[in-house]
Amino acid sequence: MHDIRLIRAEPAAFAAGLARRGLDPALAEEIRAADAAWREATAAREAAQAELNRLNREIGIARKAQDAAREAALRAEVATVQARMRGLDPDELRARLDELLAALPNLLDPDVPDGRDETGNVELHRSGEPRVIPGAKQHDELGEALGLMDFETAARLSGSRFVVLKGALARLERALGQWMLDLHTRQNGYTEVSPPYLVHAATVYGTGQLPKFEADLFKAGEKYLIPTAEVPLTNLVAQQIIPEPVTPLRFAALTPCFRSEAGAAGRDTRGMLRQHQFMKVELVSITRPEDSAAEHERMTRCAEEVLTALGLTWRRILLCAGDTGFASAKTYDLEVWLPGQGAWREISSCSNCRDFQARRMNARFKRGKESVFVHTLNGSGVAVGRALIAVMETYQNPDGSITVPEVLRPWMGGMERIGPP
RNA sequence: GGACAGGUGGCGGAGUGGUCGAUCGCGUCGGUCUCGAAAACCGAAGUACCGGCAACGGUACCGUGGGUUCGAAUCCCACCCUGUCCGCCA
Repeated sequence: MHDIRLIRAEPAAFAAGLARRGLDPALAEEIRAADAAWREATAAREAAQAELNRLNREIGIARKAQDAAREAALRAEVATVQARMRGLDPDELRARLDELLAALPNLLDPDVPDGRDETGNVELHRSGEPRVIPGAKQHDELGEALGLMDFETAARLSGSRFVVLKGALARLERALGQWMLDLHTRQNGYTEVSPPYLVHAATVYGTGQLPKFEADLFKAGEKYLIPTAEVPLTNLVAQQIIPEPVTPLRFAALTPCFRSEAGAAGRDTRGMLRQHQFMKVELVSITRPEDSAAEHERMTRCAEEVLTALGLTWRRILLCAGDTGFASAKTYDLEVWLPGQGAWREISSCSNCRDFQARRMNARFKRGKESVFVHTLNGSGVAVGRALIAVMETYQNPDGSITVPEVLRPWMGGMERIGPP
């Protein structure tokens, strides 16, 4: 959500920001007009209301004095003012303005390169080089051959885009999640959180998935299943005025994520790359405005640490204007090399949302007499389902078994290799 | 799910139709007193929005949304939330 006062003050800069996002700059004029209409109606109604308040007070006095003539005269005046007030509906005008504002994405950081789609993204650095493993198989082929990954049964239970993991692969998923969460909570200063997986609309609105992206969400009754733990974790400070976060508040959670993947029909239908349900470790930071840029770098390094420790090949991408998410001002994606698929795939996304989400959820801190909107950041640390894929494809052996990465063995009961049961 | 009881300012707690944004207490902040502190006393303090360079003025806010009324914290309706008991349950 944008500050309408900033838009008023800097309409040209705002229009330019919209253009970078590929939006029609005429939208800026539409917003300006909606704002002017609302303010005009507000001023008129408040003036009329002030008049009414004064008259009502006098009626009270007249009644006490038992002055019936005066009371009747005042009542007549009230009727006039009330007639004047009819037809003024600033609330409706404000709702229209808010609707326009709520649909606007965040303004982009100057660092963000121009570009319409992922081809405009910029690789910043990489760790390791893509390896070609002769005869490399994809994770689903490996998993099914091991008898530990079952898409057919999942489809029978739930439909497409679900999977049943068994035995050592089920355990590997659990090990990855536990290990990552332990890493961030024990070494990277994050506080472990176990949040609700069902939240109400206002919560999803706060992080920006609503109202624009309702189609991507699953709904249970009136509540929404979280598409990422970013939603409940960021909203921990919603509607709050917290003490000044001199050091950032850092939250981490391991949760399932639920996504309808409405726009992804026919994409990544094979394997468990794109599922309706997957596990993810999410990192969220709440900072002061002046700290968010540094925290963004730190958070991204925390995610990279996971990939490095797993011995995966990865690279950091700076997303361009067209690829940066709705709520984000600047996003780094981490992509991991999948030897089986022979492709880079996103495994983490770290975003600085600045005060965009904070405005939507009214999250502030006190600095002197001022209430200042916090900055919010979120990043995957990392997606467990995709980490599982990357580990399987990277550590596959010619006989179809999978070597367990060193760091995960303590979480695997010492298991070194996943073979057929 | 059922039955009661509640939701008022940072907290506690008054207020059942008219100068109520709201008595009072605690806590907070400033001052007097003190070598300093405590106590006591005096005083100040809510949030948001609109207009204004500002001083300041206006409006709204007593869980949320409607309604009745010239006028609602107060009356009516719906909803949400909390507590207690019962039922069910991991």
